[in-house]
Amino acid sequence: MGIQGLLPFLKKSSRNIQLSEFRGKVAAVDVYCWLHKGAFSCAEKLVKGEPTDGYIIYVMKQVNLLLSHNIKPILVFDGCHLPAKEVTELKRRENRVKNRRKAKELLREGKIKEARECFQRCVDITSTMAHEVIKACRARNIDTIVAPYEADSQLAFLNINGVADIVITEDSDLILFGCSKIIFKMDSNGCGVLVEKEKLHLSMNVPRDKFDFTKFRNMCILSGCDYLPSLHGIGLVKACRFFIVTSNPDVYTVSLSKVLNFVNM
DNA sequence: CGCTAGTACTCAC
DNA sequence: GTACTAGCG
Repeated sequence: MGIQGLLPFLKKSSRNIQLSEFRGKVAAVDVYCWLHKGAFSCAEKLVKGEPTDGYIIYVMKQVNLLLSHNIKPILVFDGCHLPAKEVTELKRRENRVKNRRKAKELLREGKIKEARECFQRCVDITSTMAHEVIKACRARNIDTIVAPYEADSQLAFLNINGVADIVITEDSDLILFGCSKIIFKMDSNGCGVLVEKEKLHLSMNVPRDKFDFTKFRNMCILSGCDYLPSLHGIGLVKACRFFIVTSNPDVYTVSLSKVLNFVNM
C-alpha cells in the first residue's frame, strides 16, 4: 500500500517528462509493474494455465522503448517475500481464489466481459513468468537482477550508489528509500512523471537548507504506513505541519501528546 | 479543509 | 501498487 496519497502530495516536486530527456542514462526498472500490466492482456490464458507470451511481448516493448531512446535498462525482479508481509500476501491469495471461482462461473453463464474482469483480478505474477522474461532479456543482452527480497530496496541501492541514474516504478515507497530521480506512470509513448529528491522541500513548503530527509521520512511514517496501526485523523498534511515546527527530527522520541496537542485532537 | 474508505484501474482489439 | 471521490469530523 505504501504511503497513502504521497504522489499527489509531492506535486510541487514532480514534473512531466519524456524519455528523450534521459538519453545516455542508465535506468533501474521495477519489472513487477510491467509484468502486472502485461499480464492484463493475457489474464485468462495465464489463469487457465494456457501458454502465452503476451506479458513477455509487453515487457520487451517497454524495454525497446528505453533502448530506442538510448537508455540502458537494468531490470530488477522481486526475490523472496518479506516475512513481515505474509499476512498481506495471504489476503491477496484468498482474493485471487475468490475471483477465479467467480470468473469460471461467469464464463459458464456466457458473461464473457464480466468473466474477463475477474480473470484480470486474479492474475498472479509467478516466478516462472519472471524467468521467461529473464530468458528473453538474456537473449537480447539486457541486464537483469533478482533482488534478495523485494525489488524496492535493490532499485534504491542501484540509484543511491550511482549504478542507475533513474528508477522506473509505480511504487511511491522508492521516494522514502532515498532515490534521487524516479519516473512514475511511464506510458508506451515514453511520457511519465519525474519526482526528484532535490525538489522534495518544495512540497513541504520549506527552503532547501531547512529540509531534512529524515524528517521527511518520519513525516510519512507518522501519516501512516503498512507496518504499524496508524493514528486516526493524521494524514500527510497534518504530519507535515507538525514536522515543520518541531526541531526534533526523531518521531520515536517525541512525545505522542505533543503530536496530539499540535494537531488539536 | 483534510482524512477515510469504497470503487475503478493497469492491456489492447 | 495506483487515482478519484463522496461523506464525515
